[in-house]
Amino acid sequence: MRIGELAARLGVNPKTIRFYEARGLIPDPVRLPSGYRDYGPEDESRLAFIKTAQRLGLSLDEIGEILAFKERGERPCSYVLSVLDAQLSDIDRRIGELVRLRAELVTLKDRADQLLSGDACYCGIVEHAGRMSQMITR
Amino acid sequence: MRIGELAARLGVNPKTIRFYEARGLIPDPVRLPSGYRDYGPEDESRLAFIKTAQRLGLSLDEIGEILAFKERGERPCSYVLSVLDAQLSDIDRRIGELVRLRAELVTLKDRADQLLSGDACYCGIVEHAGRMSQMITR
DNA sequence: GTACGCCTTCCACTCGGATGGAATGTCAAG
DNA sequence: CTTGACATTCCATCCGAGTGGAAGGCGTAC
Repeated sequence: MRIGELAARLGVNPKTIRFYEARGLIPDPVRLPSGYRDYGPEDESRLAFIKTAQRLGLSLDEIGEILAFKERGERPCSYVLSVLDAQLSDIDRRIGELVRLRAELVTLKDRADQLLSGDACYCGIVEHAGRMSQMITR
Repeated sequence: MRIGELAARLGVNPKTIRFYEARGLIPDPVRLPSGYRDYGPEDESRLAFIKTAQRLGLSLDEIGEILAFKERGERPCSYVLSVLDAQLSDIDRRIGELVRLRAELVTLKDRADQLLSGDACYCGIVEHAGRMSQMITR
C-alpha cells in the first residue's frame, strides 16, 4: 500500500510517516517502479506500535531505542522495564494530582454557579481561586 | 526578594520567570530603586500554582485563562463557566486515559517480569507490545 | 576602586514533533 | 491527451516552552 493509505489507516499525516522514516524509526520501505513507497502490514503494525508507545508517553528517541533492540535481536527487557517503571510512577503521580485539581475545579465551579444564580455578587470565584491555589500547591 | 532567590526557591530558571511575565502569567513586579524586580510571597505562590498546573498537563494558555479570572475580578459569566467546564471534562478525559494506560502498563510489566525470570527469552516484551497496542487502543 | 555575582534588556536559538509549500513526477478515468 | 488525485524531494515554518548570550548596570567585600 502507498503512503496515503497507510497514513489514513493510522490516522496520521503522510508527512509524519516520512518524518519517522527520516528519524530511523521505520525502515526505508520498498519502492514501486514509480518511486512511490510501498508498505506492508508489518509497517502498519510498527507504526501502530510507535503511536501507542507515544500515547504511553515515550519520546520518539525512547521508542527508537526499543525498536533498535528488536532490530538487533537483543533483549531489551530490562531497558524497557526501566522505562515502563518510570512511566508508571509518573502516571501515578499525575493521576493523583489531576484528581486533586479536579476536586478544586468542581468546588470552584459550584461556587460560580451559586454566585451566578444569586444576587449582588462581584466575584467570589476570585477569592476561591486563591484558596484553590493554596490547596493545590499544598 | 529578587528574581534569583524566587527562581531558586521554586527550582526554576530566572529566565523562565521573566518569560512568564512577558506572557502575562504573572503581573509586572514592583521594582527596586536599582531596577531589579522585587517579589513577594504572593508571587511565589502564584508561580507555584503555575508550575503545579503545568505538571498536571495544562498549557500556559490554559493556566493564563484560569489566572485571568482572578485578575479581572469579573462576575462569573457564562464564558468563565464554560472554560471551567472545558477544563473539567478535559481533566476527566485525561484521568480516564491515564487510568487505562496504567492498567495496561501493569499488565505489560507483569508479563515482562515473567518473561525475564523465565529462560530462553529474546524479547517477549516487544511482541507483547503488539498485543498491548491492541488492548490499549481498543 | 575593582572584582565578582547578580541584575537588566533584547534578540536569537534550542528542542521535539511535526506540517506547509513549491516544484515536479506518476497514473487511472473521462 | 488532459485532468485530478496522489506521490516525490527539499526546504521552511510552526508550536510550546523555554534557554543562551551579549552588552551593560548595580552593589557589596576586600
